Amino acid sequence: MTVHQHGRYSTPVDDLPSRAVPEAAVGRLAIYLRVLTSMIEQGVTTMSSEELAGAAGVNSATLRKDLSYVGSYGTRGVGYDTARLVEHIEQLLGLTRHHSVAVVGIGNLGHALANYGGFPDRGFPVTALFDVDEDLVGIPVGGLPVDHVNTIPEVCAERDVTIGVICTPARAAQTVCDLLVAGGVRCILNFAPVMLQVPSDVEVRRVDLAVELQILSFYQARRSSGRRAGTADPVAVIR
Amino acid sequence: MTVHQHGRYSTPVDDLPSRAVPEAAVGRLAIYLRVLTSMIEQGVTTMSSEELAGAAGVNSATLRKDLSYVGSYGTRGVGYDTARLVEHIEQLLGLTRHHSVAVVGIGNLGHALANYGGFPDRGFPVTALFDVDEDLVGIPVGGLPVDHVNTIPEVCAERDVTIGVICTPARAAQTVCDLLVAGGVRCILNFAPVMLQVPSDVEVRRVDLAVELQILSFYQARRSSGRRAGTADPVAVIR
DNA sequence: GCAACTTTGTTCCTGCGTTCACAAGCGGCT
DNA sequence: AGCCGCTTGTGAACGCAGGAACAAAGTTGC
Repeated sequence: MTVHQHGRYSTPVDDLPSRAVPEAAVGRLAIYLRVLTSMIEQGVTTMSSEELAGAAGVNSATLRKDLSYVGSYGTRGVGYDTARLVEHIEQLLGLTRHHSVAVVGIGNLGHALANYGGFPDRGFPVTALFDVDEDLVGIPVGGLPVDHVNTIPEVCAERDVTIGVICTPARAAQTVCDLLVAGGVRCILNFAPVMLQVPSDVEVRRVDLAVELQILSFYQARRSSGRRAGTADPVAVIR
Repeated sequence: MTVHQHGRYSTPVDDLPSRAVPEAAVGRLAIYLRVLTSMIEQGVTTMSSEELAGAAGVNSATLRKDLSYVGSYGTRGVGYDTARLVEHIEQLLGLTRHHSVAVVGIGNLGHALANYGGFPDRGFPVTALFDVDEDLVGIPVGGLPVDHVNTIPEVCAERDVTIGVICTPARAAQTVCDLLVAGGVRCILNFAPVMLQVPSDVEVRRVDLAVELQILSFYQARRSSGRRAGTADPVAVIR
């Protein structure tokens, strides 16, 4: 799980194209987008809410409501035009522009992310890498040289970084976060196990491996204490 | 964000120590646990709900309700005994036993996770690594040799793997998932951008980098279209 | 030993998100 | 050209999680 630091999910008052979009809906829209692009590659030009919902693993009513946030781009009796829908979802999610990404903390995880280079699905080019370790500074990782964390504000401002990814140990995370904010970064993806304190106009999303594992552990515990040793062997009932 | 594949959060009927625990509460409990262990290291023996809630970034009423799921281990007028609380949360989350972890797909991310060795916070030893690449098989990563994915069922059953982590490309994820399930794995952490189909007794948690970035992109778009070019320079108002 | 203060545990309530269900709309078929 | 069937879009109901407020309980000081 990723826990949201605060529940803001829309600008309080705005006359933007669409009304307030629930945070959960935004996440699902990103998933629909992936399903749609994948289907388009397979030559699918039209999909009904039922089909798309099935592929995304959600209720079709939920899907239609989510899509209604984007606007009314379906055709009754037919379904949604895949290409058209992709276009509008991308616009809503702000994917028409590129978001330059900075990765801070070039340890195991940071290294992995830096090597993605273009990051999962394009549109998120990694343009800056930072670390405290002087020995790492200057060394290229994934084709991009590492800069020192002290230079975060200047470099981020200069390269117009919009998203900062924090992969540092917990103790360094808040300091790094402050530096990113000082550099004008307003979107932060935090892999460090701490709650970051940020100004209200900065959006933080947290991905916490330890929490994910512990939640799985909880369900495992529940399961095994709820049932005594199962008699049946494990059968994979795929449906 | 991490999206939950299904909303199950408690065994339907059970006379277990505590009643049904909301999924969100489980995630928060894991956070309280981290805060508590950190405070204990600093010698703190007692904390009030207000203090703990502040450190975890949640409302104190929410915290007290969460803790009520684990049982009544606070002292009115005083607060919670940190050590005692840690003990009971760990028990609820099933952290008293070790959960052996298997990592499948030793690419950038899998490599990073394998190198953690003991995984964030102990209790989750990595005991198996898998990949399709024959060249990787046999090579030790983080001190553990890589096995071929074909051997997943046997190896997982043999080493009593309880948690499988999928770091493969999207197209391989479902196959790998089926193999893990066949090997008796009932908890899966999925980094691949697909919705896995699993039997109902298997719990899947998904961590989706692309979705996280796109959600951040959405907020960024909202913000910049809501306001015209800001006049003030970025000031870090930490509160 | 009693009283006052502090903090928990819980109940009630409010608000949000999801689901259901139906009316409106569009294409195809005759 | 008109009707029929299918699918969207949305209004209304349901259910759940979060927050406020209060009563119970325990501790400390007198």
